[in-house]
Amino acid sequence: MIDKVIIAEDQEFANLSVQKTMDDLQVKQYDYAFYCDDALAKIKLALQKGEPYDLLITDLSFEEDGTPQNINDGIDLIRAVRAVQPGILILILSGQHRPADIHNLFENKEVDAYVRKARHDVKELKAAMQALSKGQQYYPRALAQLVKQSNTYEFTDFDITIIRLLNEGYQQNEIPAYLKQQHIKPSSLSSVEKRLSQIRDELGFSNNQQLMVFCSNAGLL
Amino acid sequence: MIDKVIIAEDQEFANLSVQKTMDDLQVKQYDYAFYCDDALAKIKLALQKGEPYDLLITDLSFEEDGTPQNINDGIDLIRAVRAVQPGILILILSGQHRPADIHNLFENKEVDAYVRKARHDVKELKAAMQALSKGQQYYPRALAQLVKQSNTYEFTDFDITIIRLLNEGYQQNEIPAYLKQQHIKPSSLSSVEKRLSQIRDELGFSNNQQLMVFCSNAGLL
DNA sequence: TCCCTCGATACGGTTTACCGTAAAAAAAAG
DNA sequence: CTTTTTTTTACGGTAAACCGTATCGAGGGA
Repeated sequence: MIDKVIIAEDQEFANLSVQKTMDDLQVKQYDYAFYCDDALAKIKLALQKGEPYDLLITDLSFEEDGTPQNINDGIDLIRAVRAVQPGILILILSGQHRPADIHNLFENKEVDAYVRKARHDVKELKAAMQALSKGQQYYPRALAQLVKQSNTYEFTDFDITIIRLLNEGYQQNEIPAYLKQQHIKPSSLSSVEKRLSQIRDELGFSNNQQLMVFCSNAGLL
Repeated sequence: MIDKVIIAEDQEFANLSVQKTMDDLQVKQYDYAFYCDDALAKIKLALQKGEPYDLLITDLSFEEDGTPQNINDGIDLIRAVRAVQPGILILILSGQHRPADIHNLFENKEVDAYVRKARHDVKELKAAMQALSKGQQYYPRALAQLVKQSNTYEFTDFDITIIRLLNEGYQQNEIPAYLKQQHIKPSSLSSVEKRLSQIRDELGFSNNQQLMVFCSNAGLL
């Protein structure tokens, strides 16, 4: 059973509603935090006391607001939490499409459930909680389609490197020098060109600009 | 006074919390909708009955979920509502930074208040409601800074048009034909090139890819 | 009316990106 | 160790983007 829950969510609106959902589901004890650091501290403290949380519900993107924080991102929080309490269940509650990110997190078994802030998110959260309490994952099938649609192409580290370089203002013929300097394996201009061409092809783009915007939206930059 | 409110927000979590805030503020009557079309219909009906809404609280981005809708975007909803009930107060409740969009909406007096879904959004919403009931606008000063930061460069309609075309896969030499067809004033390839070059220059970019990513992040696409 | 100014356009040259092919190198298979 | 396959690289031609300059044309002022 899921008796003890910690909610990490900076939007007060969402945080409140999740709390209310916990009430509805008769979760015995739940706490909440508006900052990643705060959530992590509570998880550590509970662990020390021998009363660990069963489940972390967290957003992916946290706003910076001037208060300096060590962790400012849901994915970083997840990794930090897994480091101190590997067995904790983790549910992502995210507003933005980040199919690529989500998919990776599931593939690496870093998370157990995903609920998108959208039309029927309350119902979704309840369904996810039920699945988790049965020991199942909760991975909406809509997401699988989305991953297929938007991420037919699997980006390699090499891809991401050159895309980042382009985004930093490098031109293609400057990239080989950089790659050689960093001892990255394929380093010829030809390889760079070929790779870009292939990616554009598979994603159906006619120029690099579209590709860059796509990568930007997918959170690769 | 603000006695009658309609909430257009597709995220159930946010929608519920806004309703709760209305309770807290002792708003006499409020309704809610998860779709733009539904919100507009309710506004029209209330108007016919002679009991119009005082305030529309709306998100900017609405998710498509298969149910076919006429309006699928907060900005379109705002314009449609203003067309039938020009005097209604409008408050935007948005999750994403869209400083450019928001700024424009205020400049054109299309909206009266803006609250960002973020750390203290409940408090913000209450403050905004109070300002509105006094006949004031609610434009967080943080936003003014953001607009300055992220929008040093003032994009013209022309700029946005060509940037959108590029993002759709047009190449530069195809753009003049499109511009002529749409009877847009400067339409030569030379003008397009010159404009892009100028923008890149002012923003310090060395290629169009960076520019596109920038515009994407600024919410111009 | 003429002249001036400014923006739009046309044009030419240069650079960069794009795309195919073939050679070379590396990895895998036998 | 040799052969086969795959990957990387080199090269060359074409197309697109980039950039400067010169011409054209509309609007404003004298």
